This record gives sequence, structure tokens and C-alpha cells, in this order.
Amino acid sequence: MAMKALSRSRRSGVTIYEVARRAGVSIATVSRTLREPELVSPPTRAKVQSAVEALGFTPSRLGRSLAEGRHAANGIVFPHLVGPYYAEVLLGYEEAAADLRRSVLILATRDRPDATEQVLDLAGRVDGLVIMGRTVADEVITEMSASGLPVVLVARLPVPNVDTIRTENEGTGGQLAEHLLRHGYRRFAFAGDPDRSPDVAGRYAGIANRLRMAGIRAPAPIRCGFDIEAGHMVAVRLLKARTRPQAVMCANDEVALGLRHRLIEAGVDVPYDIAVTGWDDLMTARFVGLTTVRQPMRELGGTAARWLHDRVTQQSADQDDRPPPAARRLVLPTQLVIRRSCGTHPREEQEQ
Amino acid sequence: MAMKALSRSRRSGVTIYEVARRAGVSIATVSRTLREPELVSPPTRAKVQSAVEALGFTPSRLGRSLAEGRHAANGIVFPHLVGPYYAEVLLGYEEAAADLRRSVLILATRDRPDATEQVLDLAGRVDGLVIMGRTVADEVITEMSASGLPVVLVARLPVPNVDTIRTENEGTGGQLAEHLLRHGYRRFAFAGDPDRSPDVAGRYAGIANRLRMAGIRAPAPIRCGFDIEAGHMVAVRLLKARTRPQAVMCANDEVALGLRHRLIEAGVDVPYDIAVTGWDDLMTARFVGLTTVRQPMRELGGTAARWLHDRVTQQSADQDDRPPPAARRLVLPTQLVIRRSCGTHPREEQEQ
DNA sequence: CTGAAAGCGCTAACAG
DNA sequence: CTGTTAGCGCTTTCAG
Repeated sequence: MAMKALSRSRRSGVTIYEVARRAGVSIATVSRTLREPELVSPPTRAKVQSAVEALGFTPSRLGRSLAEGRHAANGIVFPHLVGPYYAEVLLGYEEAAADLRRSVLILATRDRPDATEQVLDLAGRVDGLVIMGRTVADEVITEMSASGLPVVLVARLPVPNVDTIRTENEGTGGQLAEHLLRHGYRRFAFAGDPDRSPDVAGRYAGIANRLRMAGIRAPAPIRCGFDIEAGHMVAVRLLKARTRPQAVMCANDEVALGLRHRLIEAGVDVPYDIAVTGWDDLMTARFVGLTTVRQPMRELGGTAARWLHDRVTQQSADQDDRPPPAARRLVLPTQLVIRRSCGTHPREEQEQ
Repeated sequence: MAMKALSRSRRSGVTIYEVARRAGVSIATVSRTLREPELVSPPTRAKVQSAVEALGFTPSRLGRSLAEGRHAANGIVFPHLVGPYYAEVLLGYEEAAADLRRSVLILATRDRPDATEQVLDLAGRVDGLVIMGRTVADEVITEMSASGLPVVLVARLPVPNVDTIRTENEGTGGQLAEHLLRHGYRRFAFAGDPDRSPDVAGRYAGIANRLRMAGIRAPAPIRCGFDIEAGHMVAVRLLKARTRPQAVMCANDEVALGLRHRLIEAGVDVPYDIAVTGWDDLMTARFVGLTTVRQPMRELGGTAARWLHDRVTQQSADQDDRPPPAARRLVLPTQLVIRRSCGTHPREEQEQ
């Protein structure tokens, strides 16, 4: 048994025992000095503090967490991290979590076959979890949540008894369609796959509704991915078609940017020949003058972090098994941003 | 003591004891079944597995980590997370870390006064740490590293005995300057603060050197931040000046984009009146035709994750206190990307 | 105000 | 092949 400490050639790690010995007190006193100094007499406190100092002691999080029964950390699960959208959500999340003094664990499932396993592992390292989009099945979420793990869903269809935060899609989708109708367009296309994301489904639904109100049959979606490359492919398809739409509404900015770029390369004028719109309001959208819808991505992440923290703290505050507060739902507003890519406007209407 | 379990109203958490009891075996057997099933007889294994199933048991990471003496997680420290540069580094890092089956903790220090404290806390939660840019003082790094924590530095000046990965600045900076000289420009400006980042210092040095070789005095840097807003301010300053430079080289793309935008708004033609260049090759740079330098940001993060993993595993493999391998240094190559913003070129020279 | 000791949940000798 | 048991490092009663 004496061999053990040697054979496990782990990082040294000063322990509370060494500090205690050096200060000539018990480990309990060391612990107290660190956590509630006022409970320790000044002379003892001083001895301990100097021992801590001398040894450069930092308490082991593992030991502490195991004893306390909490991690003081929470996690966020993304489908992947490609593109500015997720980066912004993460930014908002990390900032809020840091303010709440909680460590942040992240995981991108990337459609891996063992995604569920990874998420469950992550769940074992945190006091609560934010889960975005298409990452794990509803059942897994229900199960984790039922087992007592606080969970907040983001940009995902709600699951019973679990908090959910999303951004508005249908209403603003309708506004976008309406705006394009005012331009006089009558032939539309939609680039994106409603089946691959509830957000896209909402956008498409809002658009389709508004078009129908105007007596126009909603176009079948041109199903594609979410990146610039997908936009390129849509462009190729459009260029080959017999009749072209007057306006293409894209599921997000990246598709719109890819589409617009290829069209322009092919000598098609945007917006004169074809109008193009996006969704998200990425930095690039501003620079190339893309009409789009602004989404509060940072706020999405920040709110999720705070809600999760609420759940975590209210859980540990709960005396007995009082029933937890009902699941919350929140839909953050989005905003139509008119720029050049949807057609020419009188000066005042346009944005910066 | 019996009260304890009740008063600590923690998440239930099935333990290995309950599984053992239900399966009618010892906890050791449960542990074995989970970790090395082949050491357990098939019938016993089956009993345990069904108990695990029935109880939905997931071993506590805390218990496991404490016993194993490792976290199976590593962390990365950013100065902040704003902008595509850090997002890309993180993306590369997360992907590589996930492949290596390690959890990822992130922290953005954001110039907080308690940054050091936060980093030390993080250090207690991981087996190793990647540290970027201006986040913690050299002494803290030295101390952590000396205490046995594997550390890899990224985009930061080296510290003795610590691995460092950076991207090339001086050489490509020289190429950029040379290219602009070929355009015939003789009056230059540099927007960025070499004192706020070793990367910027390298870029400026490379540029200044090359200009001097051409008998041109290097311009004093126009010191500014790293974001679009900083570019706006530089534009204002340039517009007010008596004599304008023919070309402005910016410390990064965001400054260049902000600068270019304001110049164009003010009726200055880019590149005809003033050429503008950036650094990083963000997505937007491609769309607006900004001449810049491509940096392998994902690779930066990915390589850091792998190097860190090497250190962590070689450490636990070390039988005794064999001296660790010498610190590694790596400088990833960067690449000049010529587009419209630096002036007109013959068609072939230009990029997509 | 301080110390002894019982866990927290798991792993890994060691002994059967 | 399986059970017993000693930790891993810390917090927190409970006595003194």
C-alpha cells in the first residue's frame, strides 16, 4: 500500500494534510480558515495562512466537490461550433456563467454516434446543463431532467417540464415576406430545410403564411444545409432553372451569402435581378448589405446561463421535496433589418 | 449523521452501492463489470448489467476522478471570446479534444481583476491547460507548470520550459509590405498596437523591416484596439489628417473592415484612393475582397489540444521522476491572400 | 475555538 | 472470479 503513492506518478498536489501539519493544527481548522476565517482565532488563522502561502496550497476541486456534493460548474451542449451563430451564443453563455462564478464545460456533439454517451458523461460533471438544437433525443433530456439534473433547452422544441428559450421566427418571417411583397415580387423561393431545425420550420411557416394571405402559393423549400457551401449549391440550381424567382429567402445568413456570391459571380445582379435575404444578422451581412433578421444570440446564451443557475440554486435551497416551479418558456424577439440585398429603398428606410 | 442525506437535498444520484446490492454482488464487481467486463464471469456480468440498466446508473465522475487521480478533462483560457478569431481556435480545440475523449472547460478572463484566481480554480479542475494571449502573468504560468500541471501556450510569448504554439508574423508581414511596394505605394500607415499583442508586434516588425529595406521609414503605428470600432476611429483620424497614406496595413481584419467601411462612407475609394489590408482572413474578408493574411486558427487550437494531451499522457506514463521532454516550439505558417482592397491586379494573381 | 472522525462515490490492491 | 478494504482530498457534524 505504501507503494501506491509512488506508483501513481500523479501531479504532486499539496494536500490539506500537509498544510495542517505544517501549521500544527488539524485539517478541520485549515478547512475552516479557508472557508469561514471568522470562526478561527486570529493567531491560528495566521499560522494556517502562512502555511498555505508557503506551500502554495490550492484545495482540490475534486475533494471539495465530492464532499459538498456539487460541481460549481455547468455545461452547454451544441450540435457543433461552426459559424458565428454558435460562437455568439457561447459568448453570451460564458459571460453570464462567469459572472455567476461557475465554470463552463462545453461539448459539440457533431452528429456523432456516441453523442448521448458524451452528453451523459458531461451531465456527470456539472450541476446543470444547457442543451441546444439537435443534439440529443427528447427521451434523454426527459430522463436527465427527471433524475434531478436542472436542464434548460435553447433553440429547440420544448420538452414537458423543461425550461425552454427560443427566438421569434414566425412573426418576423411574416414581416420579411410582407416587405418583399411590397417590393412587388410575386415569385419566391425559400432556401433551407424546415425539417432539420425548428427555427427554420418557424421561419418558413411564417413566410408561407404571409404569402398565402397575399394569394400566393408558398414555394416548396429548396432543401439544403446551413453553410456558405449550401448557398453555392442553391445558386447553381437556381441558375439552371427555367424560371427564376424574383426573391430568395434563405434559412440563415450563411446560405444567403453563399447564394448571393455565386449569383453575382455568374453575372446575376443582386438585388436587381434577384433579391436575396438571410437570417441572423452576422457581421458579414452588415458589410455586404444583406437584408436579414437580427437574432439576439448573446442574450440567448446569457439568459440560458441565468435560468440554469436559478434552477441549480433553487434546487439546493429546496428544503424537502417541494415541487419545483413550473417549466418556463421564453421567446426572444427578433428584428427585421432592411438592407440593399432585397431591392432599392428610399434612403430613410435603410439601415446604416 | 442519518440526517445528512436528507438535509443535503441533492440530486438523488444512484450509487455503486445500490447497484451492488440490487445485483447481489460487491461494489468491486460492479466497478469491474463497468471497466473491464472480461474479468467478470458472464452470469455475474449479466446480473450487474441489468441492475445498472434498471437503476439508470451512471458512475459519478467525481468519485471516479478522485480515485483515479485524474479529471479526463482539460481547459483552455482565452482573453475573451469576441470575434471570429477565438471562435475558430476554440472550434479546432474542442474538436481535437473530443476526439481524444476529453471534456473541455473554457474560461475567458476578460481582463478581470480576479483573472489569476479564476485560472487557478480552473487549473484544479483539469489535467492540463492551454493558455492564450494576455490572460495571466508569466509567473503564474511558471508556477502552474512547475507544480506539474501540463501547460501549452498559444499565441503568446514563450515562457521557459513550456510548450508554445504560434503563427508566423514577421515573414508574411514582410511579404505583405513587399506586395504593396510593388503596387508603387510609398506612404504607409499601420493601424494596431504592437505593445498589446506579440502577434501584432511581429506583424509590425516584419512590415517595418521590409519598408526600411526599400529605403522607406516605417510609419509610427496608429495605436488602436482590435475591433471594428477601432477601425472606425482610425478612419476618422486619417480623414482629418493633412496628408493621407496610400496604403494602410491593419493589425487584423476587423480593424481593416471598420476602416474600409468608414472610408467608403466618407467617399474615399478603396483601393483607388487608399489601399487597405487586414490579417486573419475572416469570412467577411473574403466577401468584401479584403487583402489579408490567412492564419490557420483551427489548426492552432487543434494542435494545442493534441500537444496538451501528449503532455498529460506522458506524465501519467512516467514511471519515476524521469525528466520531462524539453519544451516544444511551433510556428505555424501563414499565407498572404491578395484581393481587391490593396489595388488592382492582373486577373491571375487574384484569389477566388 | 479546535480536533476526531464519518462520510462523499469510486478504484485498485490484496487476499481468498 | 469475487469480496474486503484502504485510500483519493475535502467538508461537516459532534464532542470537547
